[in-house]
Amino acid sequence: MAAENEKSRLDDAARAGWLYFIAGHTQDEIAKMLQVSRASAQRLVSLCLAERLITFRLEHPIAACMELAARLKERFDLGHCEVVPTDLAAPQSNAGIAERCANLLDATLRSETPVIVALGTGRAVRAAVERVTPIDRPNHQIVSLVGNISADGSASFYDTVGRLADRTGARHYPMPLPFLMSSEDERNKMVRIEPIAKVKAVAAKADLRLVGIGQMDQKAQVHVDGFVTRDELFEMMRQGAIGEITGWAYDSKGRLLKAGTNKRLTSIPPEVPAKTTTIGAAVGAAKVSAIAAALNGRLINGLITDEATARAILER
Amino acid sequence: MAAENEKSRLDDAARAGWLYFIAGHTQDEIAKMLQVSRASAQRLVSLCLAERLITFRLEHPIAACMELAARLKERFDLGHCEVVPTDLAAPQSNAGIAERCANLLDATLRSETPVIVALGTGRAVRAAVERVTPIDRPNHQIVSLVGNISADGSASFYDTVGRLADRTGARHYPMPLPFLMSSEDERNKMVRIEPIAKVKAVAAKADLRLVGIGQMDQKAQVHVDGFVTRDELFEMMRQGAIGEITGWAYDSKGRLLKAGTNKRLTSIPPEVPAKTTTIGAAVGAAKVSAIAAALNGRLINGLITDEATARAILER
DNA sequence: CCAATAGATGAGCAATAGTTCACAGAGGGA
DNA sequence: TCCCTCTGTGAACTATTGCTCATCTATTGG
Repeated sequence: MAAENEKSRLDDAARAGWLYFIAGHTQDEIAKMLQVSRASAQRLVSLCLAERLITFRLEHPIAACMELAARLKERFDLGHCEVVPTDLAAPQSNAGIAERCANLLDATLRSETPVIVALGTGRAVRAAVERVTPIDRPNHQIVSLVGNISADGSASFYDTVGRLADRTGARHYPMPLPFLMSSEDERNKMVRIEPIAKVKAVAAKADLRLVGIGQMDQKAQVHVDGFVTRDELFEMMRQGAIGEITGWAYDSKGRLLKAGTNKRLTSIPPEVPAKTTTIGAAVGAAKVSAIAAALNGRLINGLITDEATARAILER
Repeated sequence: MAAENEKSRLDDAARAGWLYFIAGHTQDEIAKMLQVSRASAQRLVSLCLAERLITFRLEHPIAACMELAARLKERFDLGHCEVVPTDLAAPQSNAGIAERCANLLDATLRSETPVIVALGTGRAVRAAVERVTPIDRPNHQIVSLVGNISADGSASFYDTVGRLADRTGARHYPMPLPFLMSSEDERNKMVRIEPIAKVKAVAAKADLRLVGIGQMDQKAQVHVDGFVTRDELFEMMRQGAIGEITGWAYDSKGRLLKAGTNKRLTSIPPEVPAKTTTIGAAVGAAKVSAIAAALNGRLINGLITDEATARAILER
């Protein structure tokens, strides 16, 4: 076909696209105007799209978030990804992602058929649970991925499982163990006892795992909260630890370390690569490396973060 | 409703719009993603449009033309308006509009039910006729709005009616009169004689009138072609003539003059305001005033022009 | 000049989108 | 507190769009 006809076809496509998207006519009307069949009008509109004669511009902060989410999803092969606008007044605030996590939990728990939700550590997870809409789902199960007895023997501040169970009437399985045991042997013994094995079995069948992501630096949450000592933290950092999920420390490639606190950790180990829906939730410049490593190591297959963090992850 | 919810609704609208227009999901998919009913997803997409959160941009020269055409249509209440890209290599070229006029004629003549097409003067009209696709329509009628005997007594170069009849097999009604008679009385006598009255009657029932628009300046086509003398032209200009359609001169408000050559003109007078489809075809900076006046005076209710001319008309 | 072939076309059907309606819940005023 | 209004909702229906397939039409190569 001659170049002139080709051009004329594109002209028509542009005309059709204009009439369709900008003037808001139906394809039937356009067909009449351009003196072609409706099928052809439809093809012209398609062509206009295919040739990128027309572009869409979304003038809204959300647009950038959607774009970033799509790129993260593509780049790390994620099943789920949400990016919320960064709260400029409080850039490290997890309010935004907590709201989205709560939404995710709501959606999951709304199901009439029984579902199992497993929860990890993290302030965002905690905040999300607080925002979950109460709903009566006695057949659901909520299971903890981490020991909820803190170093001093009291039930941990992070009793997210109990809170979520309150709001849903679901059966819940807290993990009645300290975060760390005193030795690898003891850990191995404890995780074999009946109540713990049961928790592990339920967790293995979880439909959704929602976990926080912690960075391993001097301000590491596991240390701040008193779960690991300064020395233990530094030892892990020496071993290359850059982040942790449910206490499991991993290096910059997202490989779980086989040393230090990881040997005494009672938390249920992550599935690698993550196969069941495992959503990480975290924001903040300090966590960028940790999040990126977790994504690369496929410790998680979903992410909820904010715009600034998402951008930083992609720009690494 | 609280401002916060309002904002959140717009956020969702933006999300929905993004997913719909940019990611290309169906509203059903979006409904599932956003955890709302499909109907609500549709409302969000509508809202996104209504709030102008999303805009369309057509990256094609045609876009500007469509835009101009829409504005002209709106501003002058036109039934039909087409704007073609200006040929930068030949800005006064009427090739573009001739093609569109031909297309319009094709479309009109394609009809199986008999139609009557009336033709005026003008190079664009002439060129359009040459481009009409031959088609056999013996029941159509082609009628001339202007006398086709030029000053020297020969058949005019502008025998468009004959040409178009050749291509369609339609009956045709040339107007066997000189362009101008020698006096008003003579003109009034001539237009009453049977063959002329017949042409006039056919023309009155025309489904489409396609006319050129001439400017009344020193390069006026009616003068260049020898239909009016220099003195006659100047006299009309003194009377305020700014343009002419089928020889009928009008002033800057589009009012037909009741003086000079208009009194001796044999052309069928325009219907004012134009009620049957009357399309003016003209391009060029020199014609801008004439076209604008014709539009304002409602001597025409349709226009085919080019981008540069359209822009100039709107900017007056 | 003819056959092969790629691309275009329109009919008809399946999928998707838009609209209407009745209703439910939130919020505000008497 | 009660009622009213107003917004938002989903169901159901209708309109529009997208797609497939059989057919047709140009163009190119032999």
